[in-house]
Amino acid sequence: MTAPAIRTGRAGPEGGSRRLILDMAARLLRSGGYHQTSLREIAEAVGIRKASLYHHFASKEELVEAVVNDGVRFVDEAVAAALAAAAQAGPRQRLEAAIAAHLAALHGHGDYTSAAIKVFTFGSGPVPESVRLSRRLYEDVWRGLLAELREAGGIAPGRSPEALRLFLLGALNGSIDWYRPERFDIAALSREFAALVAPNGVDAAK
Amino acid sequence: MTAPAIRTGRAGPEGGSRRLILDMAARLLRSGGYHQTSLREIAEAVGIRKASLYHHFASKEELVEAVVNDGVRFVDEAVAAALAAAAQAGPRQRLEAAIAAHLAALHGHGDYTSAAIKVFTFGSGPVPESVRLSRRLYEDVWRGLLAELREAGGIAPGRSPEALRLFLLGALNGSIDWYRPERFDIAALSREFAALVAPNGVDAAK
DNA sequence: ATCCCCCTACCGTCCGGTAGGTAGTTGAGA
DNA sequence: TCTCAACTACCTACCGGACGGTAGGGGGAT
Repeated sequence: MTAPAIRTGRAGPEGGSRRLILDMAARLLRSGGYHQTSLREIAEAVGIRKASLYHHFASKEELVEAVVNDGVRFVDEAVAAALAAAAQAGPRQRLEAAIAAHLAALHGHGDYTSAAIKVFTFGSGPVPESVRLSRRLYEDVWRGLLAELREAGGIAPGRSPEALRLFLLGALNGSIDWYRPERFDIAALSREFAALVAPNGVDAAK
Repeated sequence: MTAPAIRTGRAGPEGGSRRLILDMAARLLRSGGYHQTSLREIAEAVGIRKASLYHHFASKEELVEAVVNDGVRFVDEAVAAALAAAAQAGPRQRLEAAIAAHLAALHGHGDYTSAAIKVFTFGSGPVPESVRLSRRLYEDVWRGLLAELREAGGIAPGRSPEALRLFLLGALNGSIDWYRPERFDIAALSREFAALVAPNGVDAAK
């Protein structure tokens, strides 16, 4: 046996019930945050009883932690993929691609990333170590991107790259509050945001 | 009788107990948000029983609404005062002064403004009408400021003023997450912020 | 005498979490 | 091939505690 997958007893021949729980939890966390979202709500959305959740997760905090880590992972992978696809472009276009990928992860179909932002931005409680780690790794992507842009001369000389990063991520995540798909276009927004960070078009480099 | 002030029975010769409740509520809301902050906590911080809060406010929502409205009012007044003091300056310096006033209101001694941001940013529940109104009025200050800057030629021609405003306010409020008084200087941050929005120094106008 | 401010005591509801049981599925051994 | 223990996934029922909110009383100031 090559252990094809984890077998399940009840939920169909496929064992996707953990993912289903995470999906519903992400949706509810996205719109309600940590304290407004109860395990009963999540269980009801999944179609099981609250106690059954404890078969998959040891506590509410562990469930939420799983959702949040997935959310950070998703946006991280999306941005990494966008940067890989734009490997040949200049740093300014790479910045714009990364911004677009971040916005798409926030406002696309998945609820994970926005749930992650909602739960741990303006954070109330202590942040779990695993979340802190994955967030820091994601921040490093932006640090690297801005350093690259700076070396290429795409940032005005006086600006602090760290302040720039904090501004940019804050503004990007703040879009949760005002972004509506019918009123804004992610590509156009990305162009606006990138133009703010790197005003002069430095993209001659191949 | 010229009605010098509201009289109180118990809380000293001055009737400041409503303000005290609001102060403590603001402090707790700032660090815990709406759902994590309980009326018992607030009452305990004030030094009274939970039921006594209902002598001053009809419900938790009404109490929070009062805190939030004060928070928006404070930052509004602070920014208006800063703009009045910089009435003779150019639009670029006026922008920087407004940014500094906003940051000072967020991170200064009062907890009201950060409580307001915390409660109604990434908002879960419906926003009361009074809060929506005062927030819209405050947003108009920035709309006017950016329009003024645009007319003076301080904004790059392609940029959308509305996107600029959303970016700026989002980045400003996001500073709640990372600002530490010992690590950042509000004046320096304001210069960074203003330089992003209006990169070229347009301030020749008197 | 009245009013203001705060009190004690209590309400129903919901919370996260636990105890213990019951089907369906699996794989090994006779 | 049949049996059976082990395991998985889920269930009902319950726990103590915290929540927002209410009822009604007391005591000091005017």
